[in-house]
Amino acid sequence: MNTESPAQRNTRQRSAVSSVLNEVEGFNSAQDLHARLRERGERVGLTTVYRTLQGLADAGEIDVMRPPGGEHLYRRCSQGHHHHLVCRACARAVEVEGPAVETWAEKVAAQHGFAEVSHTMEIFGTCPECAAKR
Amino acid sequence: MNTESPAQRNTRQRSAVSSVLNEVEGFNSAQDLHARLRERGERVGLTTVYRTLQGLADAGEIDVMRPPGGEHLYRRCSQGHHHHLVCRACARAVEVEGPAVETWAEKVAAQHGFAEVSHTMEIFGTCPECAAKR
DNA sequence: TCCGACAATGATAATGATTGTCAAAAGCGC
DNA sequence: GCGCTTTTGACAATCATTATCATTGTCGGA
Repeated sequence: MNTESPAQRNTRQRSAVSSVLNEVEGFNSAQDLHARLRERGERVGLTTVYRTLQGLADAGEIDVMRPPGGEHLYRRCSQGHHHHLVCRACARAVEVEGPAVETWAEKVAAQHGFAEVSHTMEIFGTCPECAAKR
Repeated sequence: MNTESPAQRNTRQRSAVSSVLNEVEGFNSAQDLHARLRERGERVGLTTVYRTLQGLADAGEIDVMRPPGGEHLYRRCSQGHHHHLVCRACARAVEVEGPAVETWAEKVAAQHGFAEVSHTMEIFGTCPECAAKR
């Protein structure tokens, strides 16, 4: 058993999914991405889209957000760890960084003896545009 | 139109749900709580449990967590806003406070002009006990 | 105390995203 | 090119949550 990942094959579908993720902006649901692929003429099964996204998420290549709405949203993000400021109304998302938060999370976890720490954080609000509309 | 909540009625079911929440520890799913109510002999419909929990959550009286597992978990928490440090393996949860995080979240949101800000944060890790078992 | 309006309940069906299944179809090392 | 293995994908299954809607229980006023 080795720590490499030799059993990873390059397939048309996998790069297709990866490719759409590069083109779209913001967060998209799995079903959304699947629809986009079909429009492009790429034949990819919905099941595969789910699997691929899950894989990418595990590998840390994409970000997953679980909004109160229900569906999981995926997005190709800048490499570094960061968080999101999401508009409740229009779903526009802004990437924000918070070194302080990272440090804090790790410190707190350490205090309690927790290891392999990760964390998720989403900030919800109403963006200026949507606030103005009301 | 007033800011009071006059159209809120006290029902047996509502206090039953509230009561179980006081007795249990840690997070429980809606279905879990429903099962507990039945054991106690309280006849409360599953639908009502969901509705009541939602109401309490909206009112800020209970906390909702959405772990990657799928179900929503509810818990009566200390009043103040706080976050959770959850063990990946045994689901043990520790309440933690982070004034710095609150401030940071609001600051960031304000910088982008966002209003009515709220946020969610969960820290996941492996607690000392579970880490030792492996 | 009684009454009537209306919120609340709850059994059941519906929803809908995600996961499981498994035979068929590609990749990759040789 | 060959064969072993992973991957794919159509479809069924799962399962928490929500919608429906007729019935029931509350509560404020008469």
